[in-house]
Amino acid sequence: MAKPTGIAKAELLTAAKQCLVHNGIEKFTLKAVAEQAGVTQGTIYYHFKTKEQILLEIIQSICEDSWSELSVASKEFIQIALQSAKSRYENNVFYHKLYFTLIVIGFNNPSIKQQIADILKSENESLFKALTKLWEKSPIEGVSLESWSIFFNALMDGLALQVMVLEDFPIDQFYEELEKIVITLYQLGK
Amino acid sequence: MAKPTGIAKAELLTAAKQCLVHNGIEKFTLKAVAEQAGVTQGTIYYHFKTKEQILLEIIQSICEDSWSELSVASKEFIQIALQSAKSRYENNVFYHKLYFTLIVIGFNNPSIKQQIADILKSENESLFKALTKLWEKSPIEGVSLESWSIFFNALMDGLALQVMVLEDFPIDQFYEELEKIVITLYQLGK
Amino acid sequence: MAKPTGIAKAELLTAAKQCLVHNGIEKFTLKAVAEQAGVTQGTIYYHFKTKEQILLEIIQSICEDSWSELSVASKEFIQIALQSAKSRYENNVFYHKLYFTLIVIGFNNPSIKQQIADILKSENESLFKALTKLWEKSPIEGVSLESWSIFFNALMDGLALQVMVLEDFPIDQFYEELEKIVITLYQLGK
Amino acid sequence: MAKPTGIAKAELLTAAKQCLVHNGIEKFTLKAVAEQAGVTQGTIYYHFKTKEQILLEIIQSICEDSWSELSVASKEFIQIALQSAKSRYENNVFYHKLYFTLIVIGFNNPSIKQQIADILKSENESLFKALTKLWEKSPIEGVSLESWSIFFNALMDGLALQVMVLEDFPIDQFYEELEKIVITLYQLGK
DNA sequence: CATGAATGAGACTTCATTCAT
DNA sequence: AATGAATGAAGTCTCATTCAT
Repeated sequence: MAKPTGIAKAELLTAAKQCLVHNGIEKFTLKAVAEQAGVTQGTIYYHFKTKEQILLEIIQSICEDSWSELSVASKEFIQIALQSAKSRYENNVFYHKLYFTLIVIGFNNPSIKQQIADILKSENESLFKALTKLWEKSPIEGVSLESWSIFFNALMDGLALQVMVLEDFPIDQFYEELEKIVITLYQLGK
Repeated sequence: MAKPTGIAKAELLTAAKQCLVHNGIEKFTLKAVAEQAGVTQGTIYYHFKTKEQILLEIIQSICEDSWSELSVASKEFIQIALQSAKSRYENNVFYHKLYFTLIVIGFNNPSIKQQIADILKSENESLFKALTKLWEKSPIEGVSLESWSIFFNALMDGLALQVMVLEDFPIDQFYEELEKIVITLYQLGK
Repeated sequence: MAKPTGIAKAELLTAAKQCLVHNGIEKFTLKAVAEQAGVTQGTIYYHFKTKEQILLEIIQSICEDSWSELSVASKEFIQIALQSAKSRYENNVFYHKLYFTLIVIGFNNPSIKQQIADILKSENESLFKALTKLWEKSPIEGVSLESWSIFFNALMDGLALQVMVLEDFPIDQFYEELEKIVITLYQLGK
Repeated sequence: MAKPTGIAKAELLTAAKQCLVHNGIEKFTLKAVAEQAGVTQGTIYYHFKTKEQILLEIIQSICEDSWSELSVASKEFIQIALQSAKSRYENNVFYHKLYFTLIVIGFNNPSIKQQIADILKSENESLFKALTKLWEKSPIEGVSLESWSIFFNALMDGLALQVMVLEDFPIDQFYEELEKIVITLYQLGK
């Protein structure tokens, strides 16, 4: 006895994400979500109390995705990067557009901001664990592994941004170069 | 040819920026801009053809700011970073909120996206020039100075993001650590 | 023929009355009624054909209450007044809010208006019977006992109105004074 | 230079009152008001912040009417009654429907309730002044003139109610009888 | 230059009602 | 007998835009 409600809601959320990414915040309308999901606007309100609630549940679902994605990533750091590159940058401009859109919405929406903050922190922590396994200790004195993980996370986000804005951004090349940097730093630390 | 209108227009643009940052995209209303500027909505239409035109002119003004800011920055790279830190992160969360907001708007607005792309490119170039002066050559073989500049620019943006989302982000500490990294890499390259 | 449904229906009606009084006409929603009754909206439609049907049945139930209440009241007039005061004004602001609400709904709803009219008339008649027993004849020539009964009924309603609107209305005091008036008038008529 | 705005707003209020009376609370929609006034719904929102604001301003205008109406009425009490009868009951079922509708809305709306309370109190006071001139002292010991004025006000409202609900209510006849009562009571007091 | 008034399209939201289960 | 899901019409409200003054 599968829960039809749960499925329906998940489908609505998926439709909402697609709308948010394809139409942009300004055109993120409930009518558009309804059409995308193939239901009426009333149906949306049967499942979500308000429009903001949809945004919140979108983030929550991202949050869960993010957690699972990153918790798996306790192998080698470079693999994380490449894996991220593949799963998030190359294929998933979608994911990052959604992510940045929600960040910007969060600027003026405390609840959403909080959730984004949680995601960021958990990403930083995941990267920290990965770095610990990879490097054991920081290659540069005075720069903690925590800081390195924050830097790498920031770098990922910053690169994602350039990918999204610059049409012909050669992300693959940059990941190869990043790999070299990580390796060189590792050897520096020994 | 005195330009009294130009002045008024600049004030409207300032008001518009404040609205965009303080109200967020969703509540970026011409009524709000008018109130912020202390004029009526009609007045705005005397100066701007449409709402989108305001956004475009906002971005153009940022563009000019960005150029001037970065063209000055042809001294030492670390100083750039610290200067950026001071002028943009610490004091200017405002600037970065505006910047990221426009990026996200750009996701679904080609004209704005183009301008954002131009800004990004010119920032990359400015950083490249600065790095050239600072490092002369790349500290790691196989990683071009162009790539380093892109990495640093991405890092800046990514850190800015964390500053804006995480309330208690110790940005100062990170800049000190970044300085150490830059210096270490420099010595590595000699 | 047990009527389990009948009981359920009565409960729904009670819930509906509470909603109508506590939420007001404007928020008199089937969803609210359903929640109040602890059932789903669908259940309401099992028992009532439409929303208006609920209102009609509410009024019918009041009608029955009213009749029984007043038919008992064939003793002394003053006792009626005091009894009314106790059962309707002091404790039963609820009853009067419901009553006035339905009157106002009746302004634009012929079926309801008709029922309200019936209630009013039967109240007038009951008061007339009571007055007949109490006074035998009118204390003032040219003013029929029918008129007196209408006046007293109007007075009751008007006082109820003031009770409901004025927070600190000393209804008890007024009933004592009313009693004096009734007695004085009675002696006047002898 | 007449104020066109003021006039426009007054016209909107008039239209709103007509809607409220002719359509009833349940159908008191902004669309209806707009159509009645011959403007678009947007226009209404240019003049009134919300729908509730319209109701509040309706009451305020009634309040002003009521004050002026009653302050004039410092002549003879019976004339007040007749005058009221003429201006309010016979011709102005409209006025009373509006009045009772607002009272019922006030049951669940504190701001409106407060204004209704103010109106009631000022009516009571006006009647008290009129009674003082007419009777000088109370015809029945133990019943203050204040109480008499409240009773007469309640009586007026209660009769108005019967007029509105009972199609063939002979209000004229009742006013004549009321006049006899007032006169008889007056002589009783001498 | 600037404004106040007005507009109409479209946003979010509510709600009576229906229906398969 | 009851329910949960869905609907679509309609309601309140917002907003970019226009225009006479």
